[in-house]
Amino acid sequence: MTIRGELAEISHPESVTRFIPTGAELYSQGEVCHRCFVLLDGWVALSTLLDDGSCQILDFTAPGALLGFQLAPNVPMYHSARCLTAVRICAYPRSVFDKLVERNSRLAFLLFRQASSDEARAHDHLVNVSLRAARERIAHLLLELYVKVRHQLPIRPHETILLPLTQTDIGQAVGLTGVHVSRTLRVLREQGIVRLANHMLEIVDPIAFTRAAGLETDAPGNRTAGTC
Amino acid sequence: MTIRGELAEISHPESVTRFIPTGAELYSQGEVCHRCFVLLDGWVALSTLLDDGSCQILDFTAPGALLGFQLAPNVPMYHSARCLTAVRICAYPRSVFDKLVERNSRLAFLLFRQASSDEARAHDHLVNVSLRAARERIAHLLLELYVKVRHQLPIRPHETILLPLTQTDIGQAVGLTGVHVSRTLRVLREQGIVRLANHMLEIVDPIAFTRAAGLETDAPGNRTAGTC
DNA sequence: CGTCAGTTTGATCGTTGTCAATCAAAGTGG
DNA sequence: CCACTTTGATTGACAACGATCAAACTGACG
Repeated sequence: MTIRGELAEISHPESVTRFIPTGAELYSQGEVCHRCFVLLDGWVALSTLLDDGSCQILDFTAPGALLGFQLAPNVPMYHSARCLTAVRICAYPRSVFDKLVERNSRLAFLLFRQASSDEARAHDHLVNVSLRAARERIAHLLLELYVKVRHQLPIRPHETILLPLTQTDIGQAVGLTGVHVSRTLRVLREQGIVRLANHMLEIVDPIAFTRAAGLETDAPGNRTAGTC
Repeated sequence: MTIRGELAEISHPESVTRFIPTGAELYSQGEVCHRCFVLLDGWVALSTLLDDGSCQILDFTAPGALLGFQLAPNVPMYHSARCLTAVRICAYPRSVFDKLVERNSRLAFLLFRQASSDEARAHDHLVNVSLRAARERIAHLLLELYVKVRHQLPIRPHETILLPLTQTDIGQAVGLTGVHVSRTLRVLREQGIVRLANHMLEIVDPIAFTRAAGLETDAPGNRTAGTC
């Protein structure tokens, strides 16, 4: 069961399905968010802005995710949610949602499930940004997004997905400048590994690609657990 | 109410309180974890090891945290939990814990609460590693740890806490080499900001310190929410 | 007293950021 | 339909931050 499904069953009269245009923000960092949103369709980026103007994209969300729900109500959001494409969402007033969670223990568990997988993904991003070089970082992000769309690793050559990200977006997600993302993508393109243009991502060589992303694909389950 | 409290009320016969020595691992990356642990006392580091041997510390846990619980049972852990000090824990067999969660909806909500704050902290670490320079990164981590111990920002000069981390640990947490951590700590020491030695952290100048950590302390609530 | 883990310091190298100019594509308004 | 602006991508030259390698040093502990 999904969060969306659980909420749909209740089909609360105060819930509203809406369309949001590209570039708009569902909520902004620093403001209290009085609604939460279930993303039905489109791409949303969650990002944090620092005082010096630099920006970190924390995550890209796929349809089905719950957005704008922070544990403590009436506390300013620590990040913004910006629509990368036109987006369809279902909005619930925070007060209504709180009551639903209180009454419905299955919903509490689903929230835990999402928070838990969000946490694991955040850890993955941390490892990516902290430990890998530019080429691997970018490949890793692209692979993550590919899997998010297709629900499986790329297998055949030249498989393609729609990916509405600018190179600056990619840079803000993996901690590089747009300039360096451009350089690195050129290398990956010239090596016949991936090609990113006009919002299309083409995995030219899946094996080289997953290798570049830092996934050892030789034999599954061969992780050594050595001391750290 | 805390997770520990909720579990204590149940006081299940199969739960066991134990002591674990410094350096031991509660569980290791790559292995399936059949117990979960409530940390009662001591410091534990969660870390991920990459195939090339590099290591990222994901988080440092404070007493009260639940460790070793992954959503899907019988799936290998993606990180290890290593004791930085001698540690006191209470262990619950995973099967028992699962049943408790099923029956107790308050517990599910507490799990959500922990996962949610873990996620926020992971995002904070991501921003730290991705956007800040060495000096700020280290200061930010030390401030986070200070607050974790003292439950408040440092105010008076020369306040001191116990901090059982090696400089290599710090490096693995913020994505720097131990060598560079040493250099950077020297600068912070020479500037009269912080002093770290023999597992003691002394905040010499709290104002300069919080500034170095990237917290703008001038006036609270002045965050501009500008587009990103 | 010797060993070992952890820290410190120096020299050098490489990856990535910064600054700047150019270019292409897509809007936008006359 | 055509200037004009805007946004994003590309490339080059150069600087800087942090990694790497190596050596010496410290303190704890057997």
